[in-house]
Amino acid sequence: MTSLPVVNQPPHRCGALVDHLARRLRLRSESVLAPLGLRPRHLIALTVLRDRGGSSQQDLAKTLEMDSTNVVALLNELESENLIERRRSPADRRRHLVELTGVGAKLLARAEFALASVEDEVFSELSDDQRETLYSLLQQASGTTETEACREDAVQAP
Amino acid sequence: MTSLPVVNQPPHRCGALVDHLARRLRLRSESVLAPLGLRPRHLIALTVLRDRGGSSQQDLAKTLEMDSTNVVALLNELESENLIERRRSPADRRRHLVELTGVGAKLLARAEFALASVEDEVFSELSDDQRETLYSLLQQASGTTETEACREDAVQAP
DNA sequence: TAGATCGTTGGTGTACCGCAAACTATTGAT
DNA sequence: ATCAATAGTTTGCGGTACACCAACGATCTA
Repeated sequence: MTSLPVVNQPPHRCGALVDHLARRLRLRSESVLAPLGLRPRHLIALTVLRDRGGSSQQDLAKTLEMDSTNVVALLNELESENLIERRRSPADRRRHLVELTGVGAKLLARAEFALASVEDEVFSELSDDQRETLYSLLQQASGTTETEACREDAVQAP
Repeated sequence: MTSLPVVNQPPHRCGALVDHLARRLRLRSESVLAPLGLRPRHLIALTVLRDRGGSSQQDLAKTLEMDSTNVVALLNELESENLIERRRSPADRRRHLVELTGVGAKLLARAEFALASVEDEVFSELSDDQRETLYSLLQQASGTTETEACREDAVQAP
């Protein structure tokens, strides 16, 4: 029969675990980030922007899988704090090129530093090596491998 | 000096990545789980219950890091579908021992099966080996290693 | 008996977020 | 030049998730 028992090797599902871990991280992160005027969602956006070095808002919405209207609101908050910058694309002046500012990069670094203790707590069961492994797996999975693209016209702006 | 420069090796922070991945998983999971009458939060609870084989509601709230009043609501939903069972602890009749029913275990398995495609998509960048590694890291991190405890009186119920 | 604990209910407030409609600025095609 | 399509923006609606508070009954402990 074609029907293999399926039960053979129940491939482990990470879904619930990721969700669970994310929740624990988020709960703790909120209180740590609050003094910096950031919320978890900001962190993700800033991280993505840093990792890919700029993006159109539409691309950002796609990456974050957020509704574009909410991306606008999110960016408004970040821009009002001078953490990001919206610049018109010279190639297509309808587009906004969103980039991290120096202030934004610095605050992101500070935030990550502040979050160290949170991660230490949540990932206390993991060794440094394991955390690094975890990081690279997550990085790879999230496709933020920064291979190419995202770069067509985000470079020159003298 | 005790003060190492700190800047030496910026240890990678998984926080934002976990959050990001969790979001992507959740978005896709919702539509897959809906036909089964489940939502992501249910999945986590069911998974925890299966992994530790029963728990008091208070312990559950602690594990899920949810407010206990919200746990009640969550369990109400699950119980009304006969996915879990509340039994009074013989040792302390104030306690409810929450356990997965056969129906619940079966539905959980079905849900996980249905979620396979979602995980395949979200983790498409990872090989099977890498996913297994990821799973064990997450499992370890979440402390669901089921070493001991949780067991004091959840065993006997003839 | 008194006080603490577990679960339960109900209500409040907040944050997140998708969706829809309407608008501007800009592009590209005719 | 005109017109449709696109990127971004604003406003508002609705729904979910969730923490927090107060109050209550049942039960355990002292």
